[in-house]
Amino acid sequence: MAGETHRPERRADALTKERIVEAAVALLDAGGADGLTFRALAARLATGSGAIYWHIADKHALLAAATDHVIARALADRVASAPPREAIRALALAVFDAIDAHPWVGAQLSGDPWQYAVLCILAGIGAQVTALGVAERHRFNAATALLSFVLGLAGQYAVGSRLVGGDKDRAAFLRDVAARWAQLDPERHPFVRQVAARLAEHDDREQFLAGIDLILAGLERAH
Amino acid sequence: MAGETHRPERRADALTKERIVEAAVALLDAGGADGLTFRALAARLATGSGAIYWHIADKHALLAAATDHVIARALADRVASAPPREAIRALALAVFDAIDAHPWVGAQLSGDPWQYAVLCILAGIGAQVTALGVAERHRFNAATALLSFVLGLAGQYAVGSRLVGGDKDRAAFLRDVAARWAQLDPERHPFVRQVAARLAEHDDREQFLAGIDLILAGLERAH
DNA sequence: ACCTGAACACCGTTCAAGT
DNA sequence: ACCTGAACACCGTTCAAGT
Repeated sequence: MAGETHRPERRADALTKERIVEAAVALLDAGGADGLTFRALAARLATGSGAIYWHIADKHALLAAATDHVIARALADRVASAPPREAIRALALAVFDAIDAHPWVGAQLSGDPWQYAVLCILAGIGAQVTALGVAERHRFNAATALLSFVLGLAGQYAVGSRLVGGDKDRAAFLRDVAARWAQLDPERHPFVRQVAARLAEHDDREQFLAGIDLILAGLERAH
Repeated sequence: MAGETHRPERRADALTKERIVEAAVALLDAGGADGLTFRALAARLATGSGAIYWHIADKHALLAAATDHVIARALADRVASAPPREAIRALALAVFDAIDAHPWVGAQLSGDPWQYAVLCILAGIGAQVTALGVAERHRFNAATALLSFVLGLAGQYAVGSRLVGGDKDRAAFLRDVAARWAQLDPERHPFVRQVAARLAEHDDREQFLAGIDLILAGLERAH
């Protein structure tokens, strides 16, 4: 009995999956997807690069675990008990804001849509689609349509933010794209030229919610 | 004058950007994104790996050019002059089928949504959204919502097909996912468990069109 | 102008060897 | 059981040297 209380303390800096994932998130936030290497991770954790493989299978699993970590936190922060329509908007915005804070998550979600984090998002959407009163046979298509939209814009948004830095960089990026679009052949791409101006001045969040509302409006019309 | 007709023929196997892109598409089709390396490409073209850089800036540009090649062909194959609603469905299906034939295109479109190929898709969607009579101030959000959905499902679909092979492999992949989902905690993920059965038996094309129709229904409701 | 191919600076992953 | 770090088999990209 007494012996148990004296069992050796774990070294304060012992490797755990959690510590590895937290360090990975920090590297990804600082340097994007390219910033995460096993060598950089080992250096930050003051260990050998091979040690990480004792706790995590490979880089694919490491990226998935880092994404799970961010998304789980984002989904947990929501307040529950809102009407379904608002709950879907809140859920989508939570994902959107998580990608805003961690742009690499956007690419990871759309690049590996069968990972656990995406399943959690789908579960959240599905619960609200059910609460909305959508007939059982339409729920699957309705929920996956919302999910596809969220993941699609997630990828799109992530790329604009990827070029490091804050909102200024994204604004500059969009200005560049808009300028390129404005120079297109008006004959072949009249629409794109037309919306080029809107692109530079548009608000991502507003565009995102408009898309969600569009799908929700379609859902209401269907039943 | 006579001299011009005798100017030396280009060597039959001279490198051109077009030949490089075609070889890249072949490698991508055969081995997915991992199948494309400058060494494999050089071997297939019977040249040195450095020679490719004379015609194409880097790997990012090469992947974009390969994607442009596939998407341009897919969009050109459509029959024009359908009513806008049908035209949007046809356009979306053309993209869907291109990804079905070349799964790596899905990942590339969602991973780099500002490339020219995506702009062409947006241009096509925008033209039909305009023809549909959507008010000018709603066109940008409507067209980008459709685009985001297409890119989102593109990414999702591509991953399932990535594991090489034909429809059998995708069916097996979905069965595996469905089996994993069916084992989830019914308390935490009731919806996902419920739709797991539907996942294994669902038709991708039908699901895709249902999403498009949902957004179109939302559009009609809005005006 | 266009091509060659060795060289450079990286990767992810493995594994004998340590504690 | 867990960690070390050199070694392996690759990458994309560059660049002096060729034609």
